[in-house]
Amino acid sequence: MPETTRRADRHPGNRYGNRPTMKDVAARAGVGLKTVSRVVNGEPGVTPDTERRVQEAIDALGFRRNDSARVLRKGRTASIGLVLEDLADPFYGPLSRAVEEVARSHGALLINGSSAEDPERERELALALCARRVDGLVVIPAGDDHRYLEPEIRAGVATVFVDRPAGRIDADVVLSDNFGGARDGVAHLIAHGHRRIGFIGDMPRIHTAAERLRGYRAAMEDAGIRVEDRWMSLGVTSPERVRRAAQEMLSGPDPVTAVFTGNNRVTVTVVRVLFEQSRQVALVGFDDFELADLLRPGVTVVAQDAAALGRTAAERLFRQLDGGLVAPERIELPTRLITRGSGELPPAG
Amino acid sequence: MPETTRRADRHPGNRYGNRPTMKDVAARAGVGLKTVSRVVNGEPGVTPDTERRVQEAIDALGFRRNDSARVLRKGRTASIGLVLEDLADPFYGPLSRAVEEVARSHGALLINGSSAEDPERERELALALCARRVDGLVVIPAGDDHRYLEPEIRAGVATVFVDRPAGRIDADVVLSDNFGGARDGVAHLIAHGHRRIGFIGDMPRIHTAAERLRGYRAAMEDAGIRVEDRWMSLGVTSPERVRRAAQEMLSGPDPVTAVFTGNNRVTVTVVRVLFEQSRQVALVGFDDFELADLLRPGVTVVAQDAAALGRTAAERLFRQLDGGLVAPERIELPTRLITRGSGELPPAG
DNA sequence: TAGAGCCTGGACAACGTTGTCAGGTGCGCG
DNA sequence: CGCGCACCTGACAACGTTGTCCAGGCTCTA
Repeated sequence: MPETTRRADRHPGNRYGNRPTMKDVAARAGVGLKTVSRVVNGEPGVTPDTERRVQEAIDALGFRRNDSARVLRKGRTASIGLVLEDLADPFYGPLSRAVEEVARSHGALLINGSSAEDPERERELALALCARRVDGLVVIPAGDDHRYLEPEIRAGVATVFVDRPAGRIDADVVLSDNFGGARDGVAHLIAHGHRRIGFIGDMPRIHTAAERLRGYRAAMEDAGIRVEDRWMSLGVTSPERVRRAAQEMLSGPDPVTAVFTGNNRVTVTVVRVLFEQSRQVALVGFDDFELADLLRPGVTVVAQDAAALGRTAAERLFRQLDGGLVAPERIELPTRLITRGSGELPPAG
Repeated sequence: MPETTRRADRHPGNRYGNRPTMKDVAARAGVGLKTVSRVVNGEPGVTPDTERRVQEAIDALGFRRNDSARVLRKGRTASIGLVLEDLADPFYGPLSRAVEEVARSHGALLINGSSAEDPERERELALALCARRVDGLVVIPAGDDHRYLEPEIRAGVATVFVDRPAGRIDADVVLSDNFGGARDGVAHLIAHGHRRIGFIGDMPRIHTAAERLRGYRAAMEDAGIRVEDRWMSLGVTSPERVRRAAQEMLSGPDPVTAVFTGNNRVTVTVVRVLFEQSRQVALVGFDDFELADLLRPGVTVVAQDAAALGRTAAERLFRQLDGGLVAPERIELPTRLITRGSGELPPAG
C-alpha cells in the first residue's frame, strides 16, 4: 500500500492553497517579520512610508492573517459556542440571534450546533467547541448531567446554561419562569369557569416540561380541583402522539373543556385538532408563536422572551470573561400572559 | 541570575486557565510527547500498557487537545462558515440546520453569522471566517459585489452561494426558481379571474426580489394584462411600509382584487391588513410559513424548500473540498404552488 | 560637536500540535 | 548464537503568529 509515499511529505500537505504568510509579505516589502505584524495589527511604531510598502505587499499577495496561529499565541479565540436543541425550531432562532449580537458587540464570533435533544450529541458538541478553545459556552441542555464540563470550566471556559438548568454542576443559569407562567395560564382557564383541564407536554425529564407540569398542578390545587390522570399526557412532542393524546382527552364521558399545552409545537398541533372539533374547547399554550393572533379564535399564550433569554445569558457570559469570577447565579425571567380569545372561551356544555 | 527576567515573558499571559498540554500529560505518564499524540489520535503502534498509562494521565489532568494548534499544523480546520441574513428569520433556521447536518456528516463544525442584510457586514463576517481558516464558506449574499472573496477562493476556500447569486465573480450558486415560482403564483390568480393584481416585494437590488417581480410581469404579460405602476410596491419589508403599500393599492377607484406578496414577512403583514378589510381579496405569497393552512382562508403560497437549498449547497461545498475543482455551476431548485384557498377567491365585485 | 535619549525595525523564542526519522528493544530464524 | 526485522518510542522541526529585547540611526541639547 504505497499510500504513504504519495504525498509531498516534506512539506506537510497543509498549505492547500499556498496562502501567503507574514514572512512572504515581509520578503516582498523588504522589511522584517515583526514590522508586518505591527502593520496588520495597527500597532504604533511604523513610519508611514514603511507602512505603505507593507500594505502594498499585503494587497498584492492577498494576504490574510491566520487567526489559528494568532489564537495559539494569544490564548483567546474571540469566539463563543452555542449548543442548542434545534436551529430550525422558531424558538431558538431569535435566541441564537440575540447571543450572536452580544458576541458581536464584544468582537467575538459565534459557533453553534444543534444537539437534536440528544445528551450524547450535546456532550460531543460542547467538548468539540472546547477543543476549539472557545472562550465561553452557552448551553441549552439536552442531558441532565454536565459534570463532563467540569474540567473545562476549571480551565477557564466561561459557561452559562439557558432555558434549562445544568445537571449536577454549579453554574450560571438563565431561565424563564416556567412554573409561574404555567400556573398563571392554567389559572386563567380556571377563572373562565373550567374545571376539567387537560395538560399536554414534553417528556418530564426535560426540566421545562416538568416545571410547567408543576405549575399546572399548582393552579389546579389552588382551585381545589382534583387532577385526573387521564387529563395529563407527557411524552415526545411528535404531532402523531400529541394528536392522539388530545383526541383522547377530548372524547369519552367527561371530556376536558380546556387544554393547556406545554410548548409551541404542541400548541400548533392541538390547534389543528381543535379545528376539526365541532365543540369549542378553550386553549392556552406555553410559548408565543407567529400568527397566533390571526387564528380564530386568537390563541392565548404564556409568552417567554427568547431573545431576552439569549441576551441575558450572553451578557452574563461576557461578564464572566471580562470581570473576575462571580458566584454562579440563577436568573429567572418573567413570562407574560397574552390573551387573545382561545383562553376566554367558556366551558362548552 | 543570568537572564531570569520577569516571569511574564517566560509564561506569556496566555494560559488563562493554565490548561494541561500534551507535554504535561507526557511528563505525568512518563512517556514522550509523540506517544501522547498517538494515543490522543488513536494512531496504531502503542502498547496497551503504555496507552493505559497515558489515558490515566489524560483523565487525571483533564487534558483536551488544542485544536487551534492542530489546525495550524494540519492546515484544515474541519469547520465551515455560513453567512446568512438573519438567524431569527424562520426561513433561515431550517436552511442553517440543513447545512449543519451535512457539515456534521463530514465531521465539520459550523460557524455562522448574520449579515443583517448589510453588505459591509457580510464582507466583514466572511473575511473573519476566512481568517479563522474555515475550509469552506456558504454565503447568502447581502451585497452584490463579491470580488473581495477572490483571493480567498484562489487560496482554496471552497465557496457556495445560496438563495441569491454571487456578484461579479464566478462561483457555485444554489437558487430557488424565483422567476418561475412567482410566474406560476400570479398565473394562478389570473386563472381565477383576476386582472388587477398587486405585487408587494423587497428592494429590487435583492436578486430574489427582482426575479419574483420579473415572474409577476411575465405572468401578466402572458395574459395580456397591462401592469399599472400603482400595483407594484418595492422596498424595505418593514410592516409599516408594507401595510401602507397594501392599503394604497386596495383603495381608490380601481383597487386590486388580488395581491401577490414577495416573501413570507410581507405575506404575514398583508394577511393582517386583509383581515381588517370587509371586502375579500385574493392572496398568493412567496415562501410557505407555518400555520398558513390554519388561517381562514388558508393562504396559498409558492413554497421553496429552505432545507433543500441548504443541503444542496453544503453538499456541493464538500464536493469541492473532497474532489477536485469542478467548474462553478448554477443549480436551480423548483418551487411548488400550494393551494389553500386564498388564491382561489374570485375577484370581489 | 558629542553624548543622551528616542524611535524604528528586526532577530528570536514560544504557543501546542503533528510528521519525520532515528534509536532501542525483543523476537524469530538461519 | 548472531543477525535482521518488526515493532515501539521519543527527539526534533515546523506550522504562522506575537511578545521581548536589542541594534542602529536619528534628533535634540549642552
